Amino acid sequence: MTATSRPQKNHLLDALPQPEAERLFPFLEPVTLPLGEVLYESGDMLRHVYFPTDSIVSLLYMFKDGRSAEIAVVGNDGAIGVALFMGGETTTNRAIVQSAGSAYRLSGERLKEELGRHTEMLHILLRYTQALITQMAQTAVCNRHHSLEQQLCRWLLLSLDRLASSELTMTQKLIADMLGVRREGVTEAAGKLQKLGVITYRRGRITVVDRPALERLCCECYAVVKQETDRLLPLHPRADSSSRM
Amino acid sequence: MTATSRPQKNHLLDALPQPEAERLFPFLEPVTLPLGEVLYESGDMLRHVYFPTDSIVSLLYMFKDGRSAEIAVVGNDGAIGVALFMGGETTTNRAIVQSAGSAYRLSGERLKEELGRHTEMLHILLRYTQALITQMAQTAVCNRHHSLEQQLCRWLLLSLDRLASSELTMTQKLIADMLGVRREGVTEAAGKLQKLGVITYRRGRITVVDRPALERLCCECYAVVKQETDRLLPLHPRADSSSRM
DNA sequence: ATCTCTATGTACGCTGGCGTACATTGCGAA
DNA sequence: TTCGCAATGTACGCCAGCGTACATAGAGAT
Repeated sequence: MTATSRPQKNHLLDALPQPEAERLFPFLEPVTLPLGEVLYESGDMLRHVYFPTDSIVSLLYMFKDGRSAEIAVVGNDGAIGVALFMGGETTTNRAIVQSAGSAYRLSGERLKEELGRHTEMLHILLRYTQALITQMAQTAVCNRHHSLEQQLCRWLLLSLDRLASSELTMTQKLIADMLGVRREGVTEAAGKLQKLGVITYRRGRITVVDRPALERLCCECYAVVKQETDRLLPLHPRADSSSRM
Repeated sequence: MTATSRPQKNHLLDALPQPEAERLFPFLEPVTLPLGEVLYESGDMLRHVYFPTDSIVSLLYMFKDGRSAEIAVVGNDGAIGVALFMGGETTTNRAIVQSAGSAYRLSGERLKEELGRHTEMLHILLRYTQALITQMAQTAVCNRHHSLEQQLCRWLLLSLDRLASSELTMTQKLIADMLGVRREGVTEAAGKLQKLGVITYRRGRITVVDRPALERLCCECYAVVKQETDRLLPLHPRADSSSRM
């Protein structure tokens, strides 16, 4: 693995106009994020905004009794630490690395200085925040109405979109913690998907072999989030935008 | 009922510094919101931002099969239509009046003109948006882990905070639609709360008689949202801030 | 006063997911 | 190679909430 990838692999950084990119990129600090690393805890004062290039980060709420549930997932489509520019400085969530990889980070001070100039960066970050809101809203309603199996499909698709390959390095226990369900439930649902020929897996490794089938088995929640994210942040507004998937 | 109440009854408008308030208030249009009115549908181009003074508005996601689930609730603590200044112009939700009352609204053009000056209004709205994000996140995880009864308590407390009185005009069917559960389930949970002496109700009217008990029966989710909202938007930062409840 | 509609009460079987317990099986370390 | 641990498989009873059906009872209209 190369130590780091280009900042442009992150869609938000890629969307910056040339002058802003030239001004900001020198301040981007490349970091590698190992699986399980906690970028911040609930209540922590945020110090950086992270822009993943090929890593994936989960935003989790941790209950007092130790249980957890995922609120949203962020990859090269977005940024971690929106509370920094929303004005709160802290959040009630934990940000934990779900898929190891690299990212760039920008200090809060530098970010605010940039936003003080009221340039395109603010618009991009706000639009991304709205996409994040949509994802959180859909997570809420999906938790209410859809089956574990449907939610697993949604989760796999969300992860798949944020990875280069179709293989996820991920144990069923970890998925269970993200979804806030029993590990046994994930085992059962994953077994069913494997029997259907949609995925294959072995000890900590899941491969999606039939993505269209996965989308058919999934509830509408994935498509809603996907569509809204694409609308708010088209990858290459001036060129064709169908190349995302 | 007076036709409209003062704009300052809305916490966001109340938080504006004198010069901005004087500049903006002339453009505020008072509206009365009847129960069940839809301020906007999923996909609608937003035209106004609404600032409730004594009304309550629910943000709902409507499933294709007709079911629904609440994403967040907004009263005099906030504003409806954050997508306008986040840059999306539309959302995937429906905004529906849950408790009749009055509000002020501001046209999108006028709002953007104001925000173009980069004054306190933007900071207030962004901080409120973060509070809204917290509420949505907590809704998501509450949907995952807590019982119908606990969620009913949370819902009652959220509504109570946004009303002047301790009596809600609200049928069990409506509550069920908000929570995304069966009406019968709400009947059962409400009956239990009444037996415990926490609430009393009759045909479309619910009165909370023992709020502390309601808070004890509730899950942690209400307190998390309440605390974070108070932190992000203290009612009177310079004076005492314990007067909110 | 009666009627009608809507809100609320109750019951019953079903099922998804939970909690728990324990078996099996790969992978990495020694 | 073997050991040990972590990951996965399976089973069983339980229960909250669902879908459904129907009964009862207030509030407003005529």
